[in-house]
Amino acid sequence: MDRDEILERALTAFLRFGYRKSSMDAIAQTVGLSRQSLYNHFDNKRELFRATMVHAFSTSYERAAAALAEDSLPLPTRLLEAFDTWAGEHVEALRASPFAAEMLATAAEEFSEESADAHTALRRLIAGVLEPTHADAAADIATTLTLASKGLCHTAAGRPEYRDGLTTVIRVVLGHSPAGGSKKRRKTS
Amino acid sequence: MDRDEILERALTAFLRFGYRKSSMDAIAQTVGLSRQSLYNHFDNKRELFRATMVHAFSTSYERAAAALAEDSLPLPTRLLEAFDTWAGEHVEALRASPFAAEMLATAAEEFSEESADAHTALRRLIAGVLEPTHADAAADIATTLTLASKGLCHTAAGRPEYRDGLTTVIRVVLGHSPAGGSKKRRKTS
DNA sequence: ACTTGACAATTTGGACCCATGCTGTCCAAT
DNA sequence: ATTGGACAGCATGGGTCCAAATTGTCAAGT
Repeated sequence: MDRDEILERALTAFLRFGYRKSSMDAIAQTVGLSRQSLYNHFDNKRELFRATMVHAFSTSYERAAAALAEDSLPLPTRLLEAFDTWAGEHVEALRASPFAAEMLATAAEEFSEESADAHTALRRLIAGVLEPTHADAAADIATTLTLASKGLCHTAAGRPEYRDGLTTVIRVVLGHSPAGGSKKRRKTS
Repeated sequence: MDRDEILERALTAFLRFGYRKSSMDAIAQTVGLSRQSLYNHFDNKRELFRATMVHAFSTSYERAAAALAEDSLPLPTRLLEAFDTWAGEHVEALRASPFAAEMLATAAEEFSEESADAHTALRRLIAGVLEPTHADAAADIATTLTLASKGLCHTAAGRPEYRDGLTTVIRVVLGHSPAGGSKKRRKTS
């Protein structure tokens, strides 16, 4: 079985029951392999988890990059989709299973370095896209966007709310973009 | 003894040992009253905690409002100081005591309504200040600022980093403000 | 490559008891 | 208004014990 495929299915297993409460037996069953085959591919549970997280970060990054590369779409839309594939699904996962929070927390404190690297990679990616149109403010705008996204992860009740909030943020930071979704609803609270 | 004074001292007690591990006895000792006097003022521990949090939110709000009202200072500076008094001290408290995190978490899940109210109050306050200079984008800018601030609370390692990040965000969302701290260092990562 | 079955060592979960500490309330006293 | 003492009821944490689960490894079989 393909390594990437294993890691993708392992992710769903970890998302269901978190890190601690996912036994290698249950993971193997979810993946569709025997427990020993898992040990054949990965030295131990911790290593499997790390590889799973790194792979998840990597694919999220690639999908975000793909969303940003859709030249036919306007920049705000591309940014929204990029962040949605990056973190929007996490927001949804947290609602789906209480153990997902444990998984993310474990990943954050166990592999904080890899996690931080992934975030800075995304920030640079965003900055690179912004470079042509927003000159030297690109890095600052990218920083603001990622910070607001993180804030939304702790605020939004669900994915629609995440996307809605992010739409507002993007509209603000891009500085009065003319051709945007001006019809979008906004908070009047 | 004055009610406000009790609540202020109770806050320091809660900040030291969190909610659960702060006994009414210890709180009374910190406040400078007997345990029974505390029960005279507040029905139970939960009520005392709620009042303490509400009071803390209230004073933070007032200080933020005061910072925003300093007409002599430029807008970016006023915003920075407002957010610093609002959340910057929380960031510092989290470094000072591990129990402070427990306190904030308890407050957030126990009195989520009051907490949300306080946040929307701050957002409206910010929006009101932005109204004259930034027309109808004021509400959106305020939303973006509060979201980025929350993101920084989960990202920044300390108060200086919080202020630094917020400076960047403010510069971005205010849309190329001419008279700002252009000499401030920025992330080149 | 993958599987099955088995293995020792370690971790974990639950059950239970017991001492301690805490809450919330009373009252007499100041 | 505030205090100290005293109280029942309840939650909490430590402690031990034991059964079950889990990890990581091995050998033999497809």
